[in-house]
Amino acid sequence: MPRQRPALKIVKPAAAPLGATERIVDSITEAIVARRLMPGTKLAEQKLADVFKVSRTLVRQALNQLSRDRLVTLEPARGAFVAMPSVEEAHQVFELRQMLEAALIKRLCSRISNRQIAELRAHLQAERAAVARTDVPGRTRLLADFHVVLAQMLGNQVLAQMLGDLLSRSSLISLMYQSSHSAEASLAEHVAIVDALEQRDVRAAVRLTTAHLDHVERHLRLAPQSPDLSHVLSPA
Amino acid sequence: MPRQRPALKIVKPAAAPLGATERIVDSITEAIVARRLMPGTKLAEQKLADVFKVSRTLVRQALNQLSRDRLVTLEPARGAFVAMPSVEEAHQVFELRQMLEAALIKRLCSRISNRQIAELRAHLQAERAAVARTDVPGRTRLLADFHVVLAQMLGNQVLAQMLGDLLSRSSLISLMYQSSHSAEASLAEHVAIVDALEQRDVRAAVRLTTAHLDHVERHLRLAPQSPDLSHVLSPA
DNA sequence: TTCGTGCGAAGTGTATACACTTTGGCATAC
DNA sequence: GTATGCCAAAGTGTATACACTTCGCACGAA
Repeated sequence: MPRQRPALKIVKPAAAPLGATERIVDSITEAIVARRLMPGTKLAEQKLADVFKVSRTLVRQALNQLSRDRLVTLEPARGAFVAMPSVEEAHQVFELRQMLEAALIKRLCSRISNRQIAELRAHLQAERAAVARTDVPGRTRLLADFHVVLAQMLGNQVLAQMLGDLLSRSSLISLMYQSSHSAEASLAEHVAIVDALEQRDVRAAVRLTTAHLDHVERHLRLAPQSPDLSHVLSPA
Repeated sequence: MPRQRPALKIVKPAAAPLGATERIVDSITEAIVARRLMPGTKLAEQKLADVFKVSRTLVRQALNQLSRDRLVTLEPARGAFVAMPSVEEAHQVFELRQMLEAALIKRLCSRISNRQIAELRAHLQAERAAVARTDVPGRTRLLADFHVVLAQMLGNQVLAQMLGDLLSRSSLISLMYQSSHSAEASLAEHVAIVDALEQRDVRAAVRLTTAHLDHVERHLRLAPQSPDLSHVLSPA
């Protein structure tokens, strides 16, 4: 007869079946993008381990991944810190976004469906709502997501992930070099881009996208901020 | 008087001052790009640890980084394998390269110096030599490097690294879907692109670049290969 | 007072230990 | 003869141990 499975083995080391270390990466990424973690903040391994109730091993894995995303920098034997992108790096990130997003819009414009236009309108509505209620973390997130949504509409996952990474870095950059570009202005520009997409006006859509990124970059300042605490981390 | 430093502490755990885990990542990446590791090959942690004379800890860190580069796939509780990019992923990588490289050439063409043209000529000469002596790993490497060199000439490190990642993935893709695009043809197309750059003919340069990538992608087949051994790893 | 010197605590880097999962083979039942 | 289930070996996932480095602070000399 079929034996019962060898009971008394339900301990806990395998109690992290769905994304153990990924959860940490996501939490920290989210905290950075939502501006609860300031550039330069030290991320001590043991403290994070305590917060997430895991060992340093998993925290280290997470920090390694984050450093590959350039969201944190690892200084040998000194520890991990929330990255402080240089002015040069900021320019390079925006230049790359210009290249990618212009090409993206160009391709998307000729194949976008009315269904997708509607999705974009819905997204803009969410942006508008967040701006209206001055929900700073929310609107920051939504304004960035707009660009990722565009990428996903092209159906290219590789592009979408890459652009997602660039947008996380952009968030950090905007935070460091305190952007004076208002959320309202960004929203208005997003609306204009969707309008152009709806009319399938490739030239206008590309021009507006380029101008939008240009505006965002031009409104950066050269005033870094001071570090902050670390108890701002609330998982998921 | 100044005390002597506390002798008898020179053991070895700190004997990896310059890129401990990075060395492993580079070795494996190089082995994949040079086609000594076939898609689907299992990368057992303990075996790699033995090869590189380190503990599994560092090997795991390396494998994590490689999985983020999409060069290896991590299957939970089963292990790490050299990635086997799907047909869909292959298309997406090439589409992204089209976007990036077209934009890259467009920008580079208007600002490239004669000095840089000379560098490109030198690179083409190296490619020619590798093709002539049928040095397969060498020519594969050089043909891919051509694109990275172009990116670096734009002075954008962020772009250069991203394109570098995409080219590693392209290597894997070419290997899986055995490309029938001859090295000679790629070389000839590279020459044509440099010619256009030299004449500062933006339109031609972009057209040639697009055509080049299109040719490479079109010559892919749908014939994956079988896995292989793992003793092919010779560090650095 | 001020600067250099030397501990000591805190934290990082690597290795190892141990629990769990997977897997292939062998024995057993049909 | 085929199929099913169990067991052991191999391998992965996480935690812990331990050596080393860094940084701060106290102490002492100029």
